[in-house]
Amino acid sequence: MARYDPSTVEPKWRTAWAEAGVDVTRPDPDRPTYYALEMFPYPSGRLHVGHARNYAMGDVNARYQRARGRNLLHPMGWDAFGLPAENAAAERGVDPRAWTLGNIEVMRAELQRLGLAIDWTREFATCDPEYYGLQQAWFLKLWRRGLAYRKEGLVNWDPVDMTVLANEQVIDGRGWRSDAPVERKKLTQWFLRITAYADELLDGLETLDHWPEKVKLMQANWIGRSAGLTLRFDFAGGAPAESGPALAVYTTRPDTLYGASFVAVAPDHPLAEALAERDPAVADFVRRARRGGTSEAEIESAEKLGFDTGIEVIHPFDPTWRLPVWIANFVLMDYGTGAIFGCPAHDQRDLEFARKYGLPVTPVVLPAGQDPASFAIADEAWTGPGRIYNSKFMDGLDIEAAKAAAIQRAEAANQGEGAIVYRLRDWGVSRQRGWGCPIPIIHCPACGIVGVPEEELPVRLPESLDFSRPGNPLARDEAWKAVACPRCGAAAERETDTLDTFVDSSWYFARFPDPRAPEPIGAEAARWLPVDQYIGGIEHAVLHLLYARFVVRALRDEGMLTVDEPFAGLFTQGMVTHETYRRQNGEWVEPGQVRMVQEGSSRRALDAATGEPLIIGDPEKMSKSKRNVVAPADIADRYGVDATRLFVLSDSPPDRDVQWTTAGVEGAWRLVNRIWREFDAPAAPVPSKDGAEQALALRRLTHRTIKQVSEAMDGFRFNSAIARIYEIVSALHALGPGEETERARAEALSVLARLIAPFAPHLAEECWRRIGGEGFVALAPWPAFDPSLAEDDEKVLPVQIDGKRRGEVRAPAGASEEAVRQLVLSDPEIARRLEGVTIRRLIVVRDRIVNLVTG
RNA sequence: GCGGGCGUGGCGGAAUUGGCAGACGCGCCGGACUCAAAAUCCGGUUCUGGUGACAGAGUGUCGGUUCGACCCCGACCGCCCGCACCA
Repeated sequence: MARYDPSTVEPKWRTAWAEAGVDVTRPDPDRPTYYALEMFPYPSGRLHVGHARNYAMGDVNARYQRARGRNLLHPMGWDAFGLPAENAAAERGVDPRAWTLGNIEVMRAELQRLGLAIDWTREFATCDPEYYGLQQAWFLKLWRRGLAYRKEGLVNWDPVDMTVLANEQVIDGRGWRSDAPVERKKLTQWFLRITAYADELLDGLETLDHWPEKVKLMQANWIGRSAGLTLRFDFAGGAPAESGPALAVYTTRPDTLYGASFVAVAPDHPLAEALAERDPAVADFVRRARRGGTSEAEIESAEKLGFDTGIEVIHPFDPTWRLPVWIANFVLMDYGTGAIFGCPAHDQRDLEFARKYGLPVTPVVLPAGQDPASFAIADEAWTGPGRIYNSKFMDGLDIEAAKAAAIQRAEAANQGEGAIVYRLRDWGVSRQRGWGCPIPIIHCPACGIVGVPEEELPVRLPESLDFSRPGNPLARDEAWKAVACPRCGAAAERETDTLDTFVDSSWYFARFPDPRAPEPIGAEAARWLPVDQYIGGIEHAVLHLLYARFVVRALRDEGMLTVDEPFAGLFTQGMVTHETYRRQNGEWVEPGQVRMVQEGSSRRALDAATGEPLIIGDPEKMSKSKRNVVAPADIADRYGVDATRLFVLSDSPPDRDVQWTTAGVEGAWRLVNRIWREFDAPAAPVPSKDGAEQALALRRLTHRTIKQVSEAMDGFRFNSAIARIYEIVSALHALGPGEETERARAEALSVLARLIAPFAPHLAEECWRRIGGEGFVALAPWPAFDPSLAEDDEKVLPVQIDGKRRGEVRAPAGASEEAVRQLVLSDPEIARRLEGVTIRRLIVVRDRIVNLVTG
């Protein structure tokens, strides 16, 4: 009996699969397609355990679906543009392209070592000129249709990464990569008009039945549709001429218009800017109001600041009513119209502002049970339900009816229109970076903005990029920039901004079906899209996953795609965490340098070299700074790839975090060996005297296991699937010898090899070969179960008396209520307990339970 | 503040139509094998009382619905996540 040696078995099978082309996808009209995809990695250098779990999970599902008869597409590529390459270039003087391609080599080998059923013939990287050239081609199409445009505006500036960020990339007022506080800057930038699809992106969420509710909710909130009224307040005097005759205000509470006490505009509002130009006091206020940060703490503590412009507007429903116009720091220019009307009684922010500046507070919504004569607002605005009062034509209406009435009145008087407003803003895609996809645009002094002609694509990056100085190397590469205008031939300049790398990842999945097609998305895409199952981290809930949904729609409207949604199914996997260890002085210590000591039921951590006691911290996401990173390659060296795969999937449900522990991997390693022993030299510790009975029991377990594992696989409950595998392995181990048992054993082993194949493909192949299985188990069909064996033909029914378990009876499966009743009442143990009590009810739940209710 | 999720043994977690709570793994305890250790194997392991058969309690807390609740309803407590001066 040979000990299972992954270091020889695993490479052997990977070579065999590669030589046979097992994982290469070929067209097969007889089988339904299945497109399995995991979010492609950024080639940072080495594979992380988090990657290993993500790809193992995707691979388990992909292999399972293939075994179930689907024609599988399971490709891999590289999200290869991005800042780490530039940072490496700046710090170590390496070429970002060489650095990236080198990392890809290393990581491809690491991924391949995981034994993933991936069709590597389709691989590409987003930094391949072929790929980004095609991206430039569709960018130009979008530009011609007005879906890509340039505008000047306030943008999020990351002072550390020295680039602009999209709103989705600002987390808590900080850059998503650099964690530096984001500044506001006025720049001319490229945008993609995602807002044109706001409605469709929101409504489309309802069609995504196989997406987590959480992600759909996050996207819905991010899009943030609200219905209200855009209302014009005519100026009564004092407004600059260029501001026009009226000020537009957006509100979702037109029912409270009679509670208005002021109008306020954002510091960036054109009116405020016009006033600032002629009045230094206004200019000074605007400067102060803009200074406030955007982080949580700053907003919470931010004081309401206002400046009374002296301008007055006329209330749209009452020509005699004048309202003052203020500039206020809490009004946002990029939501609605950048101007509000303040109703302090029913809006907390307006109330704080009114109290500070002595503006009137008039309630117009009366909560139920309040007396209109005495109801007053103190420190808290009333935002709940009630009846409208103090409001002329709306008096007596509820809030919803009053909103409708106000909108109707405003529209009839040509004072405004009902309007839908979104929180979502257009996607700023300009990045002042050198290692990215160049925006294929030429700036001509005569012709203005000119697109690069399609036949000149791709606009390639220069051969070498100089990152020795901060800032965008393209912007100072005069030779690269200089170009003749394609329209008039005059000397012109290339656009030096590159596209946000989230553009690169917003369509790569549509390229894999036809990865060498001359057009961006080849004809094969129609056969495979949408992706059946997409797997990745929750952190992309409103980034990548929203951008991809938008780009697919934009390309569809270009006639390049036929689907509305990129990903029919989505699964967000949890992180891999690890305990942290630190010295008394606070220094972090790597797990490899820690020796764990068990004392009874408590654990202590010691420095392996010095014996110094260490502080054990909570499990956290693996990070270099906390030094709690474990490299999957190191684990695979010790325990093999299959044990590594089994462990990352066995300990927690896939959508939850899993804590990496050495004990856990060792458990998976034990399982690998236990399985192998059953195939290699089945133990027979129990003398078999009841062979037929044992054989039947094993057959029942085998078929029940197929059923349960299949159900668990379908529901992505891989941890439960592995638990069922443990059970059948234990049963095999306890099986005695004999003719009948050996037949049952052969069946169980054949099933077991196929059930473990998605999780531990190398071990499964070796086992399959050992029992003389035909071909590769990787291509073997998933076992089917016999329903008559998967269900027991005799059930043990617990018998409860008044809800407490007091015994059990054995009844044939499906036994009638009457039959079970007879069994229960004739059971001596139950009868003994029922002496002297009356049975009020006897409830029989078929095949489940019996409950006796006594009086 | 708004929205959402989650609270089950020492630990990770099962219990996917309201029907035996704690599957499976880890850890721990005891035993076998061994000169010894590792590995492996066998048994035990929710808590309390009892040598034991057994009895009682038990899924964050309190209450409700039900013959029956980890599961449904209400209130509360705690933790996690997303958004956030969005009019």
